[in-house]
Amino acid sequence: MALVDDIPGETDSLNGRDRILLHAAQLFLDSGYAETSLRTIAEAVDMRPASIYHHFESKDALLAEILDIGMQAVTAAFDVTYEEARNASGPQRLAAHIEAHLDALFAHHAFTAAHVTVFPFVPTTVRDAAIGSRDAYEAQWSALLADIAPNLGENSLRLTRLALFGAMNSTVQWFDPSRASLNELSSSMAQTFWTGFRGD
Amino acid sequence: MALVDDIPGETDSLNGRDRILLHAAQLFLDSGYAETSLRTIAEAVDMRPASIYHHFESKDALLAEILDIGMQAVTAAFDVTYEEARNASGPQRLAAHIEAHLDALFAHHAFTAAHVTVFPFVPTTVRDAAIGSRDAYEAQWSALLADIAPNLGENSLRLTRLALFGAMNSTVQWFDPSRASLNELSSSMAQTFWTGFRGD
DNA sequence: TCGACAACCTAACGATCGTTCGGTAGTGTG
DNA sequence: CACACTACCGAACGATCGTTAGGTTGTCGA
Repeated sequence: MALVDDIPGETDSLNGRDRILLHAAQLFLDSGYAETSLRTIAEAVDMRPASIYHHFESKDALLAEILDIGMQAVTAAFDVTYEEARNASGPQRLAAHIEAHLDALFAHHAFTAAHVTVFPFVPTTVRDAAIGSRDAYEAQWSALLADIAPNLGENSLRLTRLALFGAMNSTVQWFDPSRASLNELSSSMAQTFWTGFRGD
Repeated sequence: MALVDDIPGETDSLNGRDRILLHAAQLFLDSGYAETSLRTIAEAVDMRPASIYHHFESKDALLAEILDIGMQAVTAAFDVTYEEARNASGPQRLAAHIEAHLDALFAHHAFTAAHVTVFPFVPTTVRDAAIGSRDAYEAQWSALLADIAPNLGENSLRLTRLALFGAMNSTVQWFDPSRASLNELSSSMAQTFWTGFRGD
């Protein structure tokens, strides 16, 4: 998990493989998967296109690894928070997990955001490779929400989970953590989903 | 607005231009813009690639028109609902507009969903052409929410609006109106955002 | 010192892309 | 009947794509 702990700006200290992963993820996020050519990626990491094939089997394999890194990041954040907040109150647990998800989302932005924006259009083979860990993460959230709100039925629990995911994941498209507080975003969203829009 | 009122299955009755629009929108939604070639679109409408240029200046122009149709659909739905629910209570107005947005989203699914999934990666010129009507629609919602919840500050109003948009628009990626009630979805989401997750 | 290996390179392959050019068939109007 | 016009088509253009084959360079353990 060394790669995903790196911050932008010091990518030159990374080895070639990790620099490819980081810049490719950023380019896929900015421009899309099909829209980003291997020549563009190679230019970003100051290599020639053929060199990428020394580190990755194909462009699809590169994407698959990027998606995998992103899912590992959010899953790890969930697991840590689950233990930490296990005995807290319902609204506290919800807030803690929303914050953990958003923190992970922006700490490893290029890798996680790719799941949100790029995933709908990835080639079938790549999707099949990534769908397992995605479903597992969703299942973790389902269990959590069922714990927190035992009064809700199965169907509305599913709708609420998907609405929450939609709200949280959309942040990668409009929230800028350098201009506003990620902490404020988390607590605002936690309150919106717990007490509702009227805000009492 | 004749085109967007058509339902899938009777596309053969459409003229060539509208058939191209409908099938191209569906293909862009299914596979992405860059991933969908003009040859694929031509095949879907039983034409040859060159024939598309009789109706549209370029692939980009085709996409721009698809996005424009989508925005017209949701904007028209908003305007109608705004007049109808103008004097209703806050939660009733919110519920009415959420339902109107979701109804429009799925009534013209291929055209509106393209805004959600394809838009982040469209060419710059197409984005610039579409950004105006998108901003205008966002502004309409901002004014509505400020009306409904005058107690909320500007910042949390913005966050709530974006969370609501994220939740509503994500539905195009997981909700199937042929398997579940669009009405139930709307009221569930309205309740989630008004009274919150705890559901009282 | 030498050979193996990792990390990269140049050059090119066939495939596919958006697009254009120069047509043709059918229809309706004068 | 001639003419214009709409709606299409066949064939091809140059550009770009992912990918591959066959080098070169530097490092490092034996």
